[in-house]
Amino acid sequence: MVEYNPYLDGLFKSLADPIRRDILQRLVQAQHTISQLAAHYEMSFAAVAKHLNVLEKAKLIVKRRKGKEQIVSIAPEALRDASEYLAQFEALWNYRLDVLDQILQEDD
Amino acid sequence: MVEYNPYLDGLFKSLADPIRRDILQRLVQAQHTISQLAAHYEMSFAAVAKHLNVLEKAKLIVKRRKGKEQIVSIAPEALRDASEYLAQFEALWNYRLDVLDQILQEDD
DNA sequence: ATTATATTCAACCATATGGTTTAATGTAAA
DNA sequence: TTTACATTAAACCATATGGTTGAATATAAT
Repeated sequence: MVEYNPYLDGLFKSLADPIRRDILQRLVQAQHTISQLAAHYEMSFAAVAKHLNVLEKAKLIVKRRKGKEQIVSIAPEALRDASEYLAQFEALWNYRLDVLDQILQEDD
Repeated sequence: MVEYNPYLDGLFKSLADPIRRDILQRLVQAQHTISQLAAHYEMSFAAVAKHLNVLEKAKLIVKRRKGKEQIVSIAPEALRDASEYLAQFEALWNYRLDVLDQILQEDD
Protein backbone atom coordinates (compact mmCIF):
# COMPACT_ATOMS: atom_id res chain seq x y z
CA MET A 1 0.00 0.00 0.00
CA VAL A 2 2.96 2.30 0.57
CA GLU A 3 3.80 3.90 -2.76
CA TYR A 4 7.58 4.01 -2.72
CA ASN A 5 8.45 7.02 -4.78
CA PRO A 6 12.19 7.63 -4.55
CA TYR A 7 11.79 10.69 -6.74
CA LEU A 8 9.75 12.39 -4.01
CA ASP A 9 12.29 11.23 -1.43
CA GLY A 10 15.05 13.07 -3.25
CA LEU A 11 12.93 16.11 -3.90
CA PHE A 12 11.86 16.66 -0.32
CA LYS A 13 15.22 15.63 1.11
CA SER A 14 16.81 18.31 -1.06
CA LEU A 15 14.37 20.91 0.18
CA ALA A 16 14.99 19.96 3.81
CA ASP A 17 18.37 21.69 3.91
CA PRO A 18 18.60 25.47 4.39
CA ILE A 19 21.74 25.82 2.26
CA ARG A 20 20.07 23.98 -0.61
CA ARG A 21 16.93 26.10 -0.28
CA ASP A 22 19.10 29.20 -0.36
CA ILE A 23 20.86 27.97 -3.48
CA LEU A 24 17.48 27.49 -5.15
CA GLN A 25 16.45 31.01 -4.09
CA ARG A 26 19.52 32.40 -5.82
CA LEU A 27 19.03 30.29 -8.91
CA VAL A 28 15.41 31.21 -9.36
CA GLN A 29 16.58 34.78 -9.89
CA ALA A 30 19.62 34.12 -12.08
CA GLN A 31 21.94 31.34 -13.11
CA HIS A 32 25.37 31.06 -11.48
CA THR A 33 28.56 29.13 -11.97
CA ILE A 34 29.47 26.64 -9.26
CA SER A 35 32.24 28.97 -8.07
CA GLN A 36 29.90 31.93 -7.86
CA LEU A 37 27.51 29.93 -5.72
CA ALA A 38 30.29 28.55 -3.53
CA ALA A 39 31.58 32.07 -2.83
CA HIS A 40 28.36 32.87 -0.97
CA TYR A 41 28.80 30.24 1.72
CA GLU A 42 31.30 29.75 4.48
CA MET A 43 31.80 26.07 3.86
CA SER A 44 34.34 24.58 1.47
CA PHE A 45 33.92 24.59 -2.28
CA ALA A 46 33.61 20.80 -2.22
CA ALA A 47 30.77 20.96 0.29
CA VAL A 48 28.79 23.32 -1.93
CA ALA A 49 29.53 21.10 -4.93
CA LYS A 50 28.06 18.17 -2.97
CA HIS A 51 24.91 20.14 -2.24
CA LEU A 52 24.64 20.84 -5.95
CA ASN A 53 24.94 17.13 -6.68
CA VAL A 54 22.07 16.45 -4.31
CA LEU A 55 19.96 19.09 -6.05
CA GLU A 56 20.93 17.74 -9.45
CA LYS A 57 19.95 14.16 -8.56
CA ALA A 58 16.60 15.52 -7.40
CA LYS A 59 16.27 17.21 -10.82
CA LEU A 60 15.90 20.58 -9.12
CA ILE A 61 18.85 22.03 -11.02
CA VAL A 62 20.75 21.35 -14.22
CA LYS A 63 24.38 22.06 -15.05
CA ARG A 64 25.89 22.78 -18.44
CA ARG A 65 29.52 23.28 -19.23
CA LYS A 66 30.73 26.58 -20.66
CA GLY A 67 34.46 26.41 -21.16
CA LYS A 68 36.13 25.47 -17.93
CA GLU A 69 33.13 26.59 -15.92
CA GLN A 70 29.90 24.85 -15.18
CA ILE A 71 26.73 26.91 -15.29
CA VAL A 72 23.97 25.97 -12.87
CA SER A 73 20.34 26.82 -13.44
CA ILE A 74 17.09 25.89 -11.78
CA ALA A 75 14.77 23.25 -13.25
CA PRO A 76 11.33 24.33 -12.12
CA GLU A 77 9.50 21.18 -13.20
CA ALA A 78 10.64 19.35 -10.08
CA LEU A 79 9.47 22.21 -7.89
CA ARG A 80 6.11 21.94 -9.56
CA ASP A 81 6.03 18.19 -8.96
CA ALA A 82 6.59 18.75 -5.25
CA SER A 83 3.98 21.48 -5.25
CA GLU A 84 1.45 19.24 -6.99
CA TYR A 85 2.11 16.42 -4.58
CA LEU A 86 1.20 18.72 -1.71
CA ALA A 87 -1.83 20.09 -3.54
CA GLN A 88 -3.13 16.55 -3.80
CA PHE A 89 -3.35 16.47 0.00
CA GLU A 90 -5.41 19.59 -0.02
CA ALA A 91 -7.78 17.99 -2.53
CA LEU A 92 -8.15 14.86 -0.39
CA TRP A 93 -8.63 17.00 2.67
CA ASN A 94 -11.36 19.06 1.05
CA TYR A 95 -13.05 15.88 -0.13
CA ARG A 96 -13.04 14.63 3.43
CA LEU A 97 -14.63 17.84 4.65
CA ASP A 98 -17.30 17.55 1.95
CA VAL A 99 -18.15 14.03 3.02
CA LEU A 100 -18.39 15.23 6.59
CA ASP A 101 -20.74 18.01 5.46
CA GLN A 102 -23.00 15.52 3.70
CA ILE A 103 -23.19 13.33 6.77
CA LEU A 104 -24.15 16.31 8.89
CA GLN A 105 -26.83 17.37 6.41
CA GLU A 106 -28.33 13.90 6.40
CA ASP A 107 -29.09 14.44 10.08
CA ASP A 108 -31.65 17.13 9.15
CA MET B 1 21.71 35.97 3.62
CA VAL B 2 20.73 32.36 4.22
CA GLU B 3 17.38 32.40 5.97
CA TYR B 4 17.68 29.58 8.46
CA ASN B 5 14.16 28.34 8.89
CA PRO B 6 14.22 25.20 11.01
CA TYR B 7 10.47 24.90 10.62
CA LEU B 8 10.89 24.27 6.88
CA ASP B 9 13.74 21.86 7.64
CA GLY B 10 11.42 19.74 9.74
CA LEU B 11 8.56 19.98 7.30
CA PHE B 12 10.48 18.85 4.25
CA LYS B 13 12.53 16.31 6.17
CA SER B 14 9.25 14.74 7.31
CA LEU B 15 7.97 14.60 3.76
CA ALA B 16 11.20 13.01 2.51
CA ASP B 17 10.33 9.60 3.97
CA PRO B 18 7.91 7.27 2.14
CA ILE B 19 6.52 5.79 5.35
CA ARG B 20 5.75 9.23 6.70
CA ARG B 21 4.14 10.29 3.43
CA ASP B 22 2.03 7.14 3.54
CA ILE B 23 0.97 7.91 7.10
CA LEU B 24 -0.13 11.37 5.98
CA GLN B 25 -2.07 9.83 3.11
CA ARG B 26 -3.97 7.66 5.55
CA LEU B 27 -4.57 10.50 7.96
CA VAL B 28 -5.90 12.86 5.34
CA GLN B 29 -8.74 10.39 4.85
CA ALA B 30 -9.46 9.52 8.47
CA GLN B 31 -7.92 9.74 11.90
CA HIS B 32 -6.29 6.67 13.44
CA THR B 33 -4.91 5.59 16.76
CA ILE B 34 -1.18 4.96 16.94
CA SER B 35 -1.80 1.22 17.09
CA GLN B 36 -4.04 1.30 14.05
CA LEU B 37 -1.37 3.08 12.06
CA ALA B 38 1.39 0.79 13.31
CA ALA B 39 -0.59 -2.27 12.21
CA HIS B 40 -0.21 -1.21 8.57
CA TYR B 41 3.57 -1.40 8.48
CA GLU B 42 6.03 -4.22 8.80
CA MET B 43 8.35 -2.41 11.16
CA SER B 44 8.05 -2.40 14.93
CA PHE B 45 5.46 -0.40 16.82
CA ALA B 46 8.22 1.74 18.27
CA ALA B 47 9.55 2.61 14.82
CA VAL B 48 6.13 3.84 13.70
CA ALA B 49 5.79 5.81 16.93
CA LYS B 50 9.11 7.49 16.11
CA HIS B 51 7.87 8.45 12.66
CA LEU B 52 4.82 9.96 14.30
CA ASN B 53 7.06 11.98 16.61
CA VAL B 54 8.90 13.35 13.60
CA LEU B 55 5.60 14.32 11.97
CA GLU B 56 4.37 15.84 15.22
CA LYS B 57 7.48 18.00 15.64
CA ALA B 58 6.97 19.20 12.08
CA LYS B 59 3.40 20.12 13.08
CA LEU B 60 2.05 17.88 10.32
CA ILE B 61 -0.02 15.86 12.77
CA VAL B 62 -1.52 16.29 16.21
CA LYS B 63 -2.27 13.68 18.84
CA ARG B 64 -4.93 13.77 21.49
CA ARG B 65 -5.50 11.26 24.20
CA LYS B 66 -8.75 9.31 24.39
CA GLY B 67 -8.65 6.92 27.28
CA LYS B 68 -5.62 4.71 26.98
CA GLU B 69 -5.35 5.39 23.29
CA GLN B 70 -3.86 8.29 21.43
CA ILE B 71 -5.73 9.58 18.40
CA VAL B 72 -3.67 10.95 15.56
CA SER B 73 -5.00 13.43 13.03
CA ILE B 74 -3.50 15.51 10.27
CA ALA B 75 -2.79 19.22 10.73
CA PRO B 76 -3.17 20.63 7.25
CA GLU B 77 -1.76 24.08 8.05
CA ALA B 78 1.80 22.78 7.84
CA LEU B 79 1.09 21.15 4.49
CA ARG B 80 -0.18 24.50 3.30
CA ASP B 81 2.97 26.21 4.59
CA ALA B 82 5.12 23.83 2.57
CA SER B 83 2.90 24.32 -0.43
CA GLU B 84 3.10 28.11 -0.14
CA TYR B 85 6.84 28.01 0.20
CA LEU B 86 7.04 26.17 -3.11
CA ALA B 87 4.51 28.50 -4.74
CA GLN B 88 6.79 31.38 -3.87
CA PHE B 89 9.41 29.89 -6.19
CA GLU B 90 6.91 29.78 -8.97
CA ALA B 91 6.15 33.47 -8.40
CA LEU B 92 9.82 34.38 -8.48
CA TRP B 93 10.30 32.27 -11.55
CA ASN B 94 7.45 33.93 -13.39
CA TYR B 95 8.80 37.32 -12.39
CA ARG B 96 12.12 36.37 -13.90
CA LEU B 97 10.45 35.33 -17.13
CA ASP B 98 8.57 38.63 -17.23
CA VAL B 99 11.79 40.59 -16.85
CA LEU B 100 13.30 38.55 -19.64
CA ASP B 101 10.30 39.35 -21.82
CA GLN B 102 10.69 43.07 -21.19
CA ILE B 103 14.35 42.94 -22.11
CA LEU B 104 13.52 41.17 -25.36
CA GLN B 105 10.80 43.70 -26.19
CA GLU B 106 13.20 46.59 -25.64
CA ASP B 107 15.20 45.25 -28.55
CA ASP B 108 12.36 46.13 -30.94
C1' DA C 1 54.50 23.15 -23.05
C1' DT C 2 53.57 25.12 -18.77
C1' DT C 3 50.69 27.20 -15.62
C1' DA C 4 46.41 28.74 -13.65
C1' DT C 5 41.56 28.08 -12.89
C1' DA C 6 37.28 25.33 -12.27
C1' DT C 7 35.62 21.20 -11.09
C1' DT C 8 35.50 16.37 -9.57
C1' DC C 9 36.87 12.49 -6.82
C1' DA C 10 38.40 9.93 -2.71
C1' DA C 11 39.32 9.18 1.95
C1' DC C 12 38.10 10.40 6.22
C1' DC C 13 35.33 12.07 10.45
C1' DA C 14 31.37 13.39 13.56
C1' DT C 15 26.72 13.40 14.01
C1' DA C 16 21.94 12.27 12.56
C1' DT C 17 18.62 8.88 11.14
C1' DG C 18 15.85 4.79 11.02
C1' DG C 19 15.57 0.69 12.71
C1' DT C 20 15.81 -2.94 16.66
C1' DT C 21 14.69 -4.87 21.57
C1' DT C 22 13.56 -4.42 26.30
C1' DA C 23 11.97 -1.87 30.23
C1' DA C 24 8.96 1.69 32.18
C1' DT C 25 4.69 4.26 32.41
C1' DG C 26 -0.29 5.50 32.07
C1' DT C 27 -4.98 4.11 31.74
C1' DA C 28 -8.87 0.81 31.64
C1' DA C 29 -10.95 -3.50 32.82
C1' DA C 30 -11.59 -7.64 35.81
C1' DT D 1 -5.69 -4.33 43.38
C1' DT D 2 -4.12 -7.05 39.91
C1' DT D 3 -3.91 -7.59 35.10
C1' DA D 4 -4.10 -6.26 30.35
C1' DC D 5 -3.45 -2.93 26.85
C1' DA D 6 -1.50 1.40 24.60
C1' DT D 7 2.15 4.22 24.59
C1' DT D 8 6.72 6.14 25.74
C1' DA D 9 11.54 5.87 26.86
C1' DA D 10 16.18 4.03 26.73
C1' DA D 11 20.04 1.61 24.98
C1' DC D 12 21.94 0.00 21.11
C1' DC D 13 23.36 -0.75 16.01
C1' DA D 14 24.12 0.08 10.90
C1' DT D 15 23.98 3.26 7.50
C1' DA D 16 23.37 7.99 5.62
C1' DT D 17 24.55 12.80 5.75
C1' DG D 18 27.19 16.93 5.76
C1' DG D 19 31.29 18.49 6.46
C1' DT D 20 36.65 18.40 5.95
C1' DT D 21 41.29 18.04 3.20
C1' DG D 22 44.15 16.69 -0.53
C1' DA D 23 44.83 14.63 -5.01
C1' DA D 24 43.25 14.13 -9.82
C1' DT D 25 41.20 15.89 -14.04
C1' DA D 26 39.56 19.21 -17.66
C1' DT D 27 39.83 23.42 -19.93
C1' DA D 28 41.84 28.09 -20.84
C1' DA D 29 45.46 31.33 -20.88
C1' DT D 30 50.55 32.45 -21.22
